[in-house]
Amino acid sequence: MSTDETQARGRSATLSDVAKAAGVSIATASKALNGRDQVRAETRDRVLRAAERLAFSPNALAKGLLAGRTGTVGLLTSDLEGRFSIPILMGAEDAFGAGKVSVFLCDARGDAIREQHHVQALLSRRVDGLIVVGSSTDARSSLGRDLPVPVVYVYGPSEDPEDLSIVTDNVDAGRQAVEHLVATGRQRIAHITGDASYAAAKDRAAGVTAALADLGLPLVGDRVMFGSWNEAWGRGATRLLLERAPEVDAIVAGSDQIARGVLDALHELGREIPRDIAVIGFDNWAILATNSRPQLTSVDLRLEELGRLAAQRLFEAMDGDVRHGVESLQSRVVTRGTTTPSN
Amino acid sequence: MSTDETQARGRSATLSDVAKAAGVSIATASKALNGRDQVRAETRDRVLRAAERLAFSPNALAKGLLAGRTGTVGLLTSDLEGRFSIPILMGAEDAFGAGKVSVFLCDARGDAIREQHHVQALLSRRVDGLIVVGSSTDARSSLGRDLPVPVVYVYGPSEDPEDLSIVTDNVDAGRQAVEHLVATGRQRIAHITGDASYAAAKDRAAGVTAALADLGLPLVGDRVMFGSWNEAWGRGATRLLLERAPEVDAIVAGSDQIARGVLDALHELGREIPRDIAVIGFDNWAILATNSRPQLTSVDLRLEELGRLAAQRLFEAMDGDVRHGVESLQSRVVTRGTTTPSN
DNA sequence: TTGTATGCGTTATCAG
DNA sequence: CTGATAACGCATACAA
Repeated sequence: MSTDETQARGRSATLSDVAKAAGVSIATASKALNGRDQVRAETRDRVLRAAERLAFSPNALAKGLLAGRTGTVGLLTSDLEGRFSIPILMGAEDAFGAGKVSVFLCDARGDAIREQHHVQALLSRRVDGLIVVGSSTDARSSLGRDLPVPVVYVYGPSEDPEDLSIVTDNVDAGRQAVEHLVATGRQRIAHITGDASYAAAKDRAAGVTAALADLGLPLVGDRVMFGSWNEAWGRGATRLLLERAPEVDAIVAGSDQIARGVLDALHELGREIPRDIAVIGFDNWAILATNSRPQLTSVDLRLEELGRLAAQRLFEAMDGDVRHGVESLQSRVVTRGTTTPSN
Repeated sequence: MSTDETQARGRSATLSDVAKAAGVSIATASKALNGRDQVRAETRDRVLRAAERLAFSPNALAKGLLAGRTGTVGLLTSDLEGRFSIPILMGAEDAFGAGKVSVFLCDARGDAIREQHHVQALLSRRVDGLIVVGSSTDARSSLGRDLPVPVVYVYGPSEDPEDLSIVTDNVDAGRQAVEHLVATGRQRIAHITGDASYAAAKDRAAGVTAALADLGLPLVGDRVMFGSWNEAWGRGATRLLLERAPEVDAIVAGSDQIARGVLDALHELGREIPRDIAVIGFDNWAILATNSRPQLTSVDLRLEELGRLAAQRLFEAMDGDVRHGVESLQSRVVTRGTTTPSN
């Protein structure tokens, strides 16, 4: 498609190339291309055609230099697996609207030095704002108050209450899990979850126990079973649980991974799901939840919505409307076969 | 940390601010900060201190505008789950070396229009090169030959042989799976894999059958069992297989997901792994492979290495050393409990 | 309606 | 050794 008339290999056409080709001045070309109304229709046409012909693409660097804004936002993550970051990224992109803003994703891999480095790289490229995705729901250290652009923390909040953080309400998520189980007819509920040192484990457990207390129901097994965030713990804990409290008719698993282990052990022990016992997880991680047998009911943390809201708040902050503190989003139960008979 | 002397909220310090603060000219400040040796040590110190004090961060836009290079590379993906892209991104970042180049990740979500849009956004931001990650190992349409920057295709090759593509050799991967099983004492091997319309399925199957033929071994079950890329198919196919060919002592599963289904069915059928039957998957996806029981042996496609090589080739192309065609990387078996007794 | 000139922040070239 | 000054590509106030 590129004719001999276009740029030499590697250099793209500039506004002045277009102006020359159209036989007008740079200023006129600029006006024509930007839809300014101080230009004759015929002239505009000529410029547009020339731009088309030369495959002209305005240099965003020059534009940004002039405007002070680059239409670029940095998304800083420490989430190696991309488990959280990708949905959040997608939500943010949606909110910014195609074409207006591009998102620059950097993975710090849990390394503070690498993170600092990426912040520098992003700032030097003059991003208009920063979204920081925590690697867990635990509070993380702030990037600081003296950054030249607004920052929004997502998933895991900043330790500094002066910063703005957008998180999922994990206590409520725990409540919702219980309420769903009760609504589908369960009364003898146990809770197997991950490492107690994680806020996600503690918060969801708090929600579970609070909801049970409100409903006047016991926590089967007497206490929350904290352990590790993997299938092996789900399996082991389930065996333990069924020995100690065979009457259990529902298990709240602290994550979909743990839930997979729970399901595995239940199959092995000959329990039929959901007839004998129901299971619900957290995260609604498709690859795990939709491949289990039966498919796994799970509390969706609405990561995309988190990203969308973060982008919106960032936009507002860039316009001077700065907020502080922690903003919580409610999660949502996605019902599948492990809690309701119809798969 | 920011004193009153620094910029008004939002505006970051410029080189001229630093120069003024240090009592020198802009030119001298620039030289001092860039380690040019035409500046007195004492002067350099003064400039450096001023820059430090003002939290000066050079404007990469201005730099890029002048230099024609931005130290930025676009990574275009269609991999919603981040399954392939994140490791490839990490490999590329490693190869580029911290600080020199930043990577801009965009997710086209399998939408051609969105992809075109992202390409435009990246080009207008004057990235120095583009890495395109395919959504499968099937060949994908080329971005075209008339782009102003070099492009490297990764994971899935470009349809245009004039482009440079870096891929994993899936035929060889299939061979390696068989060779590993045979090396660990198996002789009666079957192959359960995904959708036959995928190159990944076809290529790995070709490698499996070729390796078996070379070794004079039969393909148990008589033919490759093509199906879907999920656990349910792994379970169903395994039941079918054990009915038709109970003598099977090893299964090559076309992906880790399928392998999980295979393991599940084998447990249910009372087969002990790996004593009675061995299983090997592809992808070495940690979340699946390390959480199965026993842990899953899998063929690692070396995605990070793919990213690293892509970055290197892109660098070379940016320096004018342009290559064409498809470059293949060998995969590597990661041995775990499903093929060897010691878990 | 069109063109000229200025400046965004930086580096490089050339005078002093 | 240091300091003016000219680019880089674009948008805009202002002059014609």
